[in-house]
Amino acid sequence: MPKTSSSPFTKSEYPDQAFGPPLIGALLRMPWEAVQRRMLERLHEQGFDDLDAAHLNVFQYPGPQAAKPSELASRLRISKQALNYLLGELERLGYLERRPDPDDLRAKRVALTRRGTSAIAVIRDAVAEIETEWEQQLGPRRFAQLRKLLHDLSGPQ
Amino acid sequence: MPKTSSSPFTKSEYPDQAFGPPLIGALLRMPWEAVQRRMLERLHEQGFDDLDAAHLNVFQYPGPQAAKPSELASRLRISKQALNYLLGELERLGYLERRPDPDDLRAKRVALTRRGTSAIAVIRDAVAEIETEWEQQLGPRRFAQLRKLLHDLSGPQ
DNA sequence: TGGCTATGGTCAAGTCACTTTACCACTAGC
DNA sequence: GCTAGTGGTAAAGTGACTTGACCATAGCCA
Repeated sequence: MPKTSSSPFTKSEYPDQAFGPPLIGALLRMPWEAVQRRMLERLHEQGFDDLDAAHLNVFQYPGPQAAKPSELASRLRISKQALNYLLGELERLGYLERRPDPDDLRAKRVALTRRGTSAIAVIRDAVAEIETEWEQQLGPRRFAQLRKLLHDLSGPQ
Repeated sequence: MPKTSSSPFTKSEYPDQAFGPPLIGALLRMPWEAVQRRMLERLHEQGFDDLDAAHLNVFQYPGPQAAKPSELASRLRISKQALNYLLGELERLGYLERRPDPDDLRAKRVALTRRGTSAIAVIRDAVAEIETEWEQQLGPRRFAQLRKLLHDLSGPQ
């Protein structure tokens, strides 16, 4: 089952038809999925081909650096066992380490390795890349508006 | 492991810290996840508690009605076997049926049942609800701008 | 027409990112 | 110093996926 990895998303896949126009749900989902695919694509191209979507969640903003596993788990809304499984993978692959928390003998803290930091840099570059494309598509002024609106949506509350 | 299902997303979870500001990736992801959670929440409240996030994917815009399974699979970027598994579940739960395609003896077509149509209505209502909240938060003019920008982002190309 | 490739779907087996349950180690509050 | 709460781990099970193999029909072109 080959993935026809063409452009991030195409109009033809989601036509406005008798169904009515896409709701805000779809309008958010489609570009977000495009970003996700781009991140994975660039990571795989640049030597981080042992990462997949599940690992990517751990690297999500604002990243796992110095976080406690249980804190990360609740941030990602998964059980701490599930998160610990992912951390184990990422540790085995050399992206991070789990170190004892000096202030709490029960706890651990995630420490990114150099490889982990590099992966995050690739992720950020991938997002920056797609931002540039969207900026060209919408024009700089409107793209800045979009970012501001999304920021204001997430910010308060 | 209780889910502390509070507000859709909170600033405190994703502070702007030394990490730099959130990129467009996070800014899209957070509200999209909020929409997802709201959809599931409303579905479960209103009697569709046998649906989960995986099933929800099948109902994604523009919905499975009259679609061929293989078409749906490529739209969702999963294998047709995986999609067929989900369709089997949804058929068993009474949300849809797989009927032979009159124009192609190999193919099938998805037909939503009344229950399936009701579920989609609940989903649309849930999204409309969160749209209203965001409209109040941003103001009607800015919310309209946001929708337009997202639409223009998805539309061309 | 007849054969060849492409397309749509299914069966079977395996994988892995999760969940639930149970438990241990340490912390913090009185 | 108890005791309730928090952080982490172990073990077992689940289900949404994958790959590989296969069959049936469609569509094309010699």
